Amino acid sequence: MVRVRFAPSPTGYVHIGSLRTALYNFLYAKKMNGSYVLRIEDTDQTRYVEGSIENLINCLVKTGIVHEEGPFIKGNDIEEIGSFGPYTQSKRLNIYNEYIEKLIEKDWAYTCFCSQDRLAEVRDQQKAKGETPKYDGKCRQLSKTEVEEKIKSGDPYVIRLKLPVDTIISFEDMVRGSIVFNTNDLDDQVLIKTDGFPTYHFAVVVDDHLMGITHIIRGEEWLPSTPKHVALYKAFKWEEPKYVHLPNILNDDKKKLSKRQGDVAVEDFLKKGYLPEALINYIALLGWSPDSEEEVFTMEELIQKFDLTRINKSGAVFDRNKLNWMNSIYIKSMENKKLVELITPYLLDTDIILETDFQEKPDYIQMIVETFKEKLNSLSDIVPLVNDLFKEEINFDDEMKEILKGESVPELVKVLTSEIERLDTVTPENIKKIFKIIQKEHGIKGKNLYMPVRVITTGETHGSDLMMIMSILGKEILLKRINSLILN
RNA sequence: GGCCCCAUGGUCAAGCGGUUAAGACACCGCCCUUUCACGGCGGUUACAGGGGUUCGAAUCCCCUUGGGGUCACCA
Repeated sequence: MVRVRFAPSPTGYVHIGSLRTALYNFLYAKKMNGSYVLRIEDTDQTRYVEGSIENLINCLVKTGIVHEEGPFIKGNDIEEIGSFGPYTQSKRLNIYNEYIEKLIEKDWAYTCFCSQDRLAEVRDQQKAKGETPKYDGKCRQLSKTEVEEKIKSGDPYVIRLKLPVDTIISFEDMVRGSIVFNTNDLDDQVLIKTDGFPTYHFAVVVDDHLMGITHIIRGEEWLPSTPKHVALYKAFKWEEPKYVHLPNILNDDKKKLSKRQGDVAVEDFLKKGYLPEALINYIALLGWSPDSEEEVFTMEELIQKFDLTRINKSGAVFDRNKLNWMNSIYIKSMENKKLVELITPYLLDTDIILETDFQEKPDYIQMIVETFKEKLNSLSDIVPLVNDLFKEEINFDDEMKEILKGESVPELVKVLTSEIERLDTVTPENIKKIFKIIQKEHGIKGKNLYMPVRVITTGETHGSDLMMIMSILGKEILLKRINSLILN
């Protein structure tokens, strides 16, 4: 029975890389008919951000990566479900205490009284000498009675992992193969901090074991600390899980994707109008590829196709371009009614659409969405598209001025004005009729017709379907723009 | 700097000893559309370098170079 977990710490927003880690865990669990667990790693109290657990769960649920064990949102509370709980590390302190005792008994851990100041000093000296900073092992030799006395007198202390000297520790990574370390290059990691909380390294091993986790799928930044975890499994004589270290997601500069260089928060992408399905689809393909050539997949299809052995080893640059393309595919294939629903908040962000328009002129809204649908990379793209259409000032560049100098333009303007004036409301149909009249009765057609009209009515040489655009603008604005041309 | 990981076009990537080295995004053309777009067709661009192993290396091994990660009482 496969059991995997996604174990984030509640320190704020959800990083796009975290989302991919969660996704791969989820896909693998579903593929194998196993369990996908959410665990909250909140052992650093100082980094806790209010509300981040709720935000985290919401993000996962929105993107369809839903766990079956762990914390869930119920009303205004968080409720844990599952028989391996608690799923929040700060609620498991007694468990860690119990296991650290065992470790000390086995002589795989020791109490250390070194102050942070001394540690910093040692580090600085080592760095100055060009050595790798590492705990010097001062407290390794402390006798049991010395330790007891110091504790009794109230000295603050931590518990450190007692790594064997000059020993090879190796493990198999499912995507990278055999990985070998020497303990001489490793530090005696702190396992329990002065505040009595475990560090990640200790809690992760205890919890993964107790929760029956079979596969650890996580980012490759954990690779260097994995031998410490392996040492703990050995110390406890526990069965080791399988390791799967995922390649990093990179910025354009090939460095780990970070907040400094644009959006990395899942909630930001969602806010900008990237559809959860598109985001998931794109991200699934960053570091993994199916054995077929298609690229557009539903979650269900991803589950079917997912395969740990096809995960890539090298880092992948997050390509905003391709995400845009992927998102546009999903937007175009969405039915209009659904799209109108999703895009409503963005339409309200424009300068011209009001709350009441949705009841009073649904067809008009529908027409706007239909017209711009094919031009959207994200839902928020509709805002500038609509605003630009209704811009106050129309300025012509040289190309447009050239077009307006056309021989038939004066006649075209005249007919256009009188025909539009005659209309009650402007619709694509009656604009088409007007164009027919102009073509048949005045012999103005093709580019000589469409280009000047587009330039006059929109101040652009490119854009969406002209008849739709004109209908969206409406009689009043059309005439105003045509008239202002005549005045000039 | 020590340790670890990685290396196919600008980007994502297929390839797992014998291929004209796929495909997608982006870019550039052309076609379609009496406007615009969608769409269709086509094109430019890659095995980091050097040694081996082999009849034969993008594929296996070594070295170099380059990039990344990590070295906390953070995860």
